[in-house]
Amino acid sequence: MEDTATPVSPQEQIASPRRAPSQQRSRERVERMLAAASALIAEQGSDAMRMGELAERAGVSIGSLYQFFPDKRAIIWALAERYTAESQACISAALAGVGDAEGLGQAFSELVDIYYRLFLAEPVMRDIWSGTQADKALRQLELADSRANAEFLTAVLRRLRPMADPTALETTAFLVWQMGEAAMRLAISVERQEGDRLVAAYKRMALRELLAE
Amino acid sequence: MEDTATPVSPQEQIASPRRAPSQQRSRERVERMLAAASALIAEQGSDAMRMGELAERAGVSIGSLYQFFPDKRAIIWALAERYTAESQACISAALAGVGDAEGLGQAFSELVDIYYRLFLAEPVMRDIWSGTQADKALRQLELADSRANAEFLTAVLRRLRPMADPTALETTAFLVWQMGEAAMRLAISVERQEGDRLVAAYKRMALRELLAE
DNA sequence: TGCAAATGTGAGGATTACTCATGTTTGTAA
DNA sequence: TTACAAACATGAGTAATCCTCACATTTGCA
Repeated sequence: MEDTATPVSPQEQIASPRRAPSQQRSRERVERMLAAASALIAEQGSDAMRMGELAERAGVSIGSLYQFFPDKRAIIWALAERYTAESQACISAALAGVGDAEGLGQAFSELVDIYYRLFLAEPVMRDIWSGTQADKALRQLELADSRANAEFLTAVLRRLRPMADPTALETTAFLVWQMGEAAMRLAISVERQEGDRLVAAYKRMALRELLAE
Repeated sequence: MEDTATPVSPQEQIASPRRAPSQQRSRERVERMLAAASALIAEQGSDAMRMGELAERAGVSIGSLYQFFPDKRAIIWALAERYTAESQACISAALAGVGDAEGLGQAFSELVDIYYRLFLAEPVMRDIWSGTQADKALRQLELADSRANAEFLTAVLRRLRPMADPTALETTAFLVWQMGEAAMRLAISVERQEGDRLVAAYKRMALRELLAE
């Protein structure tokens, strides 16, 4: 059950929907399409990826691509959705057991490191989340994902500071999380050494905020 | 004297350079092009802006557009450059006189408010800085601008904490500034009320960091 | 076995950024 | 004033690309 119940519905005007593959054959072909897209994005970036090239690489015709994806962005979106699903599970696990301030510090610090390494190592992820600002649908997906992740953080904060205003905690968690994603994007677009410093600084800043009061 | 004649330095691989307008007539026409671009971006966003439409709106031919701008992105870049020049002056002025922690708190808080209002009110600025991630040249411009702005902050911090490690102060200032831009982008893409809360939370978080130690 | 639904195909339609051959205007030097 | 080179203006045409659609093939099932 990949498709989790997420109603990640067609957010904005994400072109007309397409048939979902119902036969074994077509399901495999869709997988090949996504794999090829992933490879091409890693090699050249999603902007430079051509639909013709993608079709060839996947061993299907142009028409087949559009049988299952309404447009080019939808393919990227599908890849993005997989990443978010994966990382949400990871984040949920990391934060679930946190019971005190020290535990939060430990877990959060590790989470940041994991994310940073992931960003450095995964060209596809980097490419996708870079284009995030320009594409309405992707931006919505990222916001939804970020809210979900922030929710795990909020839960921890509520446990640590039960008397605090819930809305304030939520705002803090969401902001800290978004700042983290921004810090990652920044860190990977400068020299490695400076990037490391920036990530470390973000970590301090975020923890100061999370553990404050 | 707008510095229109700028050789719009080719940042990355920003297509072949074009002639700079040297006659009065062409300088006026370039102004009309930029004004039309600004209007169209405000109305529909830079992605939806068509070169043909832009030419018509500016009262020039397609060819004339390309006489002075190597490509579509360069037009947006030119607009962006003006915004950065303007805002840098404003920021420099706001931070120049800061002498103590309280002054910094005051000045920084006002700066954030000004930026937030600007983002809310200026669709062109919003559009341009949204596409910032996707466009190499724009991203570089934004990073350079952000560094320059952060430098003003760094100067203040050095005055307040002369014993601190200069590199650390620089990193802090740059990070805080970039987080601010990210917070703005986030704030304007959610409900107004939540946006306000997020900006307020960012302000607290940034000040806590800037005034720490 | 027959047939409807699902799937596969790729030449061509539609859009759009950008070029270039050609014509016009401007500043200036004789 | 005139001549002329350089700057400027033009817009039909080119190239690149996403996506459609009419038609062919395959699959699951009664």
